[in-house]
Order: sequence, then C-alpha cells, then structure tokens
Amino acid sequence: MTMEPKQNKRLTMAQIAKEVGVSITTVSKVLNNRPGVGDEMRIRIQQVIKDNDYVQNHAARHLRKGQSGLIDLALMRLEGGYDLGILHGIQGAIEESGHRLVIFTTNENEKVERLWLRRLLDQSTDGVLLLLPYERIGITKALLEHTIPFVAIGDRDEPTTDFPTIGSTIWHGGYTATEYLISLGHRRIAIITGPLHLMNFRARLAGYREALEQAGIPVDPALICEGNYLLGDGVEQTRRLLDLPEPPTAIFTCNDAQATGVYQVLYQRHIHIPDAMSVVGFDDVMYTAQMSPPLTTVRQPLAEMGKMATNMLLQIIEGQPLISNHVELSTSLVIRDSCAPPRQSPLSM
Amino acid sequence: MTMEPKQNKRLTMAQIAKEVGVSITTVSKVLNNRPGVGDEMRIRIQQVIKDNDYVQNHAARHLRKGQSGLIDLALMRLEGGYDLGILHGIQGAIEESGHRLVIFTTNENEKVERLWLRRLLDQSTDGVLLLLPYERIGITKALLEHTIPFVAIGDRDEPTTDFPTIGSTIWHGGYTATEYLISLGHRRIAIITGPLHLMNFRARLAGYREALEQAGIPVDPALICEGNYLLGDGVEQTRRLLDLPEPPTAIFTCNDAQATGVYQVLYQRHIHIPDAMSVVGFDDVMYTAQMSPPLTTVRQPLAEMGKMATNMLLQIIEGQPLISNHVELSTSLVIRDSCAPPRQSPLSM
DNA sequence: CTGAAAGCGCTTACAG
DNA sequence: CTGAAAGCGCTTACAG
Repeated sequence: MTMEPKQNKRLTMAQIAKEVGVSITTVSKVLNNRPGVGDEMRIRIQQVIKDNDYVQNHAARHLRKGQSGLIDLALMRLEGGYDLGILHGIQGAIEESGHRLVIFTTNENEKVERLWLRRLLDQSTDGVLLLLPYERIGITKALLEHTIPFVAIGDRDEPTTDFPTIGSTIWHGGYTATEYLISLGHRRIAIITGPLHLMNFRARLAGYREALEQAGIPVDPALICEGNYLLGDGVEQTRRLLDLPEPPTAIFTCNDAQATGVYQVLYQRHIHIPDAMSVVGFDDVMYTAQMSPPLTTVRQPLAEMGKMATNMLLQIIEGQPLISNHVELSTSLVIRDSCAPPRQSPLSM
Repeated sequence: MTMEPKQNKRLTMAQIAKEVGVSITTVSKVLNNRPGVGDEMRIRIQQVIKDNDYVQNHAARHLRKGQSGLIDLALMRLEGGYDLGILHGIQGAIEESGHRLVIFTTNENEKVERLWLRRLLDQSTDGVLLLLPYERIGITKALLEHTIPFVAIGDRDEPTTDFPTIGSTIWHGGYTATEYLISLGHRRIAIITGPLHLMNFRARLAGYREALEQAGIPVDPALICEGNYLLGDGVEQTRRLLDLPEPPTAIFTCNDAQATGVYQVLYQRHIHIPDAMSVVGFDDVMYTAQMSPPLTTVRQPLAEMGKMATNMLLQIIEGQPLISNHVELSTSLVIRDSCAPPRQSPLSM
C-alpha cells in the first residue's frame, strides 16, 4: 500500500523525436518556441508531445543553460509578522517570473548557515534574497565573492552601497507616530525600542526625539526603554513604565509584537485602551487590525518591499542595470482605535 | 555600481584533476567519500579542493543521479496560523535531511496551479508536501500517475488510502473542548464551525454533539453556526448569538482565527472574557498565547504533524516502506484564561 | 589504487 | 526548413 518512487514511462526528447521521425534538434526548437521549423511539422510535433504527456528534464536544461530557476530566501525564523508580510510580496513577484522560491531559516545557527551557504555556491541558485537583520558568517561577502546575485531586505546593521538593499523610511515613521500622539495632547510619551546598537532602532528613537523637540517637550530618559524587539519587551517595559511615579499616557513600540505585549499587561491591569492609555505600534503586520482594539501603527509597506526586492533581484539576474542600489519605500501612519487624547488633557475634558 | 551576474572563476572537477595531476574519476571519489583512493592522494586532493574553493555543480550531479535535492510544499496561502505551525515542523525535518524547501502558494488560482504542476513534473522535485484542504485540478491524481512521491497534510475532503496522509484526532478535540465547558457548568454552548460539507468540520461538530449528549444536554440548533473558517465568521456569528433571546454562555470555534473574531465583538460590546463569556478555540496557533486573555484552545500538534509528514515523504523517496499510510496525531486541550464557570451557574455563585 | 570512457537529457552554433 | 554533433559537469561500471 505504499508508494514506489520509481519513475516509469518518463519520456525523453529523443523518444519524442523518434516517434515523430525527426531530429532531436527539431523537437527542441518546437519545445522552446524557436524559429526554424515548418508549420505543419511544428503542429505535428506539438501533438505528439501532448499525446505522450512529455515534460522536459529540468536538470539537463539547467546544466546546459546554467540556470536553476530557483531563488533562495534566507531568514532567521518565520514569525508570522514582519517576515510574513515581506514573504507575501516576494511570492507575488516570484510567481510572475516563473521562478521557484526556496526558503531557508537560519535559526541563528552558524553551522547550519555555513552548510546552506556552501550548498548555494554550487550554482544551484539563480539569486538570493536576504532577510537577515544582522549576520555573523559573512554571507554577503561570500555572495559577493562568488558573484551570486542578491539583494538585502530591511534595515541592516550598517549602511552600505556594496550591494543592493531595500528598506523603508524608518526615521520618518518614528517622527510621525510621535507627532500624532503629541497632536492628541500627550506629553508623557514612552518609547520601547529594540537594541540601540542597531541603526534602524536608533532611527526610530531619533524620529521620536525630533518630534518631541519640535513640540518643545523635554525628553525624559525614564520613558525611553531599550528592549530586544520581542513581545516580552512589551510586557516587561510596560510593567516598569506603569510603576513609574509619573507613568506615561502613551506608549510607542518599535514593532507590533512589542505592542501586543503592551496590550497584555494593560489588559491584566484593567487599563483601558485607548481611554486610559494610547498605544502605537510599528510595522503594520497582518494581525494588527485584528487586535482588540485594532492597533494604530506605523505601516512599513512590507509586501511592496518584498516585491521590489524580488524585482531588483530578477533585474540583476537578467543582467540589467539597477537604477539605484538602495531604495527606501515610505512609511505611513495607520490610524485605528488604540489612541485617544490623554485623560488629563484639556482636549478630553 | 550594479552587480554583474557573470560567473567568474568557477572551477570544474576537470580543472581540479588537472591541477593535482590525476583523473576526474579520482577527484569524484574523494568528493563523494568513496573508497578506491590512496590516503595521501586523498589528502592532497582535498587540499587542492579547499585551496581552490571548489564546489560541485548541482545541475550536473542532479542530471546524473536523477535527484534534485528539492522538496516542494504547496499551500493555499501563508496565513501565519495553522500553516505556519506546520511549516515550522517541516523546516526542522527538512534541514536535517539536507534537502531544500520550495514553497508554492496556489492562491486558489487554477491557472497558477496547473503551471506549477507542470513544472514539478519535469523531474525537478524529489517529492511534494500537500497542505491543501481541498483541490480542484486533480493534483493528487497527477502526482500519483507520474509516481512523484508525496504526502498530504491535514484533513482532506474525503478519507483515502490511495496515498499517505497525516492528520490529528479532530473529533476527539471537539469532544474534549465541549466536555471541558460542560464541566465548568455551561449548558448553553455555541459552536461556530467551518463549511459542513468538509468532513473535518463535521468531525468537530460530531464531537461537540457527543459531549452534550453524554451530559444529557439537548442540542439547540440555534447555537450551531456554520461559518467559513475565517475570522469574519467569528465576528458575524458572535453578533448573531448575542442577539439571541437566550444567548450562550460559551462559544467554541473551529479554529483560532474565528476565536479572534469572537474576541473582537466581545471587546466592542464590553463583554468580559471569561467572566461574562467563555471562549474555546481550535488549533493552538502561535498567537493564541498572546491574545488578551490568552485563549484556551484545542491543540493540534502542528509542528509534529509537519515533521512527521516530512519524515514520511523522505522515507518514500528513499524507497523505504511506510508503516502506515494514514497517521493521526492526538489533539489535546490547552487550558489558558478564556474560560470560567458561567455567571448564572451554581458553581460560580 | 587509478583512470578512460560512456552517458545522464538537453541546447546551440553550424552545415546542409 | 532540417539535422549531426559537440558539449554542459558530473558519476559509475569496468578495465588495468
């Protein structure tokens, strides 16, 4: 009752050629829609191909043409948030191109990463998409050395023009979110960031600072919490913030996962969102609209970034020049139901 | 400033052989760890391979051996819930095997599916994993005909032993959830199901019925809501249920996405979970623990299912017999904070 | 222990 | 319009 992996009745081009009574060359031309075959002959061959349910051999074709039809995507872990949004964009673009998408998750395991890299280098990929916030084993360097086309997605540790990258206007996102909160009347706005040794988190913080300064609101160091871009940060830091002598009236997180953590603590303490606390997230991941209440967040155009990155990669693969090596798509504030004027604000009285 | 896709300085086995002054055969033996090479010669060759940073050509190898090292996974859409859980399991198992995972999303587009199927048939896959609740173009039939190894994950429209499948004990899950609610003192328990023409949703409902009957509680048809396995069902049906002359005190949904919809409506109407309404989900998707309050749900061992399916596939590919063509892993109830005795129940007084 | 040679199934100049 | 032939880079009997 188990299946046999045996490959029966799989035809080769040679067999088709013999059946029709022509050369392999001619069959190949028909198969690849190339000129140099008479109309009736072409039709006859197509018929036989169809009748016999013939399909080309991928490996042989690949060997001759030097292309695998494969694009590899490397990411740390599929979390279902940020990465999933980008993945959706990639898939859309890939599908149109006729390539297949290979997914590889590093799990931050160096040994596994090296193995993967080694495997890529054997010409089994047409190009790679990097969705790694940071890396330790010099993937970009190796890729560059072996002249394997690639583009990096999302903000990386350091700016570079050595290779194509795509990001979004993070700083502006930080600014807009804070400005919005200020416009609602908030003056004590907390920010939960990611590790500040990473540039893109510093960018959010800088945007936050800029907005406060513009409004003439002094920056309170007690309201700046450095986390590790995880949900747990939201939990931990929110507890800390609530226990402050003078707690904030709004919390701005550096991603939506952290905002989820904030929600949890607030729920536990029966602090109503947005009546008693405003929350703004970052990314606009799929599930933000489904949160209770729906989260106001800074949207990164995730799908668009994935799509753009894929198209850039495809362009490189085809040998076309890129207009620019680094592209930033713009962020925007998506206003939903998690913000309101602070209670003590004149606006809400 | 743009990258060239040109493949420079990529060595072939022949070049290595020439460099060392041996035959290609010998190099191949070393590369594949086969006997028939003297120790010093082996070491010398390994050295040269390393020095030159040589990597094998994937396509040539594939052509000779008839294997691609690729496993294809087909799913409708990556939603970030059920499918993501299974995907995690697959990735773990794949990684150990040394294969690469190709992901394909059908988006329920028949044309795209046909194209994909056609491409698979050209021997470019070692095997495929099917994560499709139902299908229209006869994928399993085509795979069977072309003797491409595959296994189907999750419950499908009809039971079959024609090919390997893996699922979980759905009926039992429906039973356990309902039984738990009853044990808390609930008597008016609503169920939001998926389309009842699909067997696995009928199984949940049957489990629900069985538990009620065992407890001597009459089944109220008004409390049975047929949805479409989407979050929107949760929203819609919950509204309907709340407007009933005698609303339920607990709601059991057929997946966690629907439960999220239930949460939304309850939040809007200021109905507290679990004080004023108990909710049980199904699947135990990643985000359930992060909901506010954390959702009590029937756990499907998603990762385990993915892992098991992958291992089964790998076995088939290697020509080993399967112990069983259909495997069901057991569901279990994960109790978190979304359930409590009903208000009017004697238990809570 | 070592290697010459056939062949995997295609594509592509090139000649007729 | 049609086809013979070389060759992509390997692996694997087989012979020495």
